[in-house]
Amino acid sequence: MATQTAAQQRAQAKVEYDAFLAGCPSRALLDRISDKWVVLVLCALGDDTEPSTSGGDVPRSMRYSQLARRLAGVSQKMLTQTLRSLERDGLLTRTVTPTVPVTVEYALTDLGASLHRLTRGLGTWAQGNMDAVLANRERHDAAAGADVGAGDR
Amino acid sequence: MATQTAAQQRAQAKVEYDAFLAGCPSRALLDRISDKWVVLVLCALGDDTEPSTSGGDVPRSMRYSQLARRLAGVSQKMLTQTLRSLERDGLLTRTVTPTVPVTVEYALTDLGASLHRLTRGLGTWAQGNMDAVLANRERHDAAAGADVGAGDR
DNA sequence: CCGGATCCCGAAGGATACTG
DNA sequence: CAGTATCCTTCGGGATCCGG
Repeated sequence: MATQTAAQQRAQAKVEYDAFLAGCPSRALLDRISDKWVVLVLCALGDDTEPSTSGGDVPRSMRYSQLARRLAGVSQKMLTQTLRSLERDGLLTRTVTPTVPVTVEYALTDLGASLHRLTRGLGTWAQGNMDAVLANRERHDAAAGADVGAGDR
Repeated sequence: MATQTAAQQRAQAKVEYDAFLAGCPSRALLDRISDKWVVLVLCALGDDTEPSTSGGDVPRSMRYSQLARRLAGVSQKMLTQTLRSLERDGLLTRTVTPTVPVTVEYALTDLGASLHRLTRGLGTWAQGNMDAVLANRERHDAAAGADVGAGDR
């Protein structure tokens, strides 16, 4: 009997989609979420500092300008485009409050939060393995330089 | 005393790098690994079918043409470029065997394998949540269409 | 002023042909 | 087989303008 939730069944072992196939919708979806701005937006919305005074994991919300500031270097065009795409896919909600200067809040949905757990891993991986990668690059570049020098003289 | 390995210390809690800062090297690294071809290459090299007759998790190796076939739709240019970049960063090894038609094998390093665990999550997430995303898109698009109709007449 | 749409341009990515 | 070289198309960034 099925003791699993629908979500568990979906997330597990179901292979009606194959992300390696060029024509498969899941391939397009993987392409979307494997995007630097998508990853950064999800990280920002999920990681948002303070653990909330109420103690829970209430879906955090950030304003457009907050996101723009946190994701240093993002263009408004890409930020808006990325947010719209994520909203359409149901990963986050967009709430417009018609205050004097209009206020727009973005927050992760449950689906978005589930993806955030993964993208967050990428962020911490990048920070945690930066030194190792840097060392590898140096060794690799030095070896390439040595190769060039070897033919010399 | 430190009971952690150097790798654990590195991967954990060290925040000398901040991926949100535009100028930080880890931001550039995050941008690189948040790339669709990088994710697919890592998935392909790590997931490679048979669990090996020797039973272990011996680093799998795939030939260039195998990868090209598995990652349906990739251009040689991007595949080569991606592989070179990953090699430079120490995520995979490139082994050239000067047989009659030259043979080039690619395999994950330990560092690459550690990242593979994360990218693999993205692949399974995409496949597992495809239905949910598709449903959200339909609702979103329908709502947008309704909005347009609402202003009508 | 905030949030975002638009236009223009340079850079990144794809298709194809050719080479060791 | 495993690339490199050459186009050419598309996408992303910067600046500017708009709606509230």
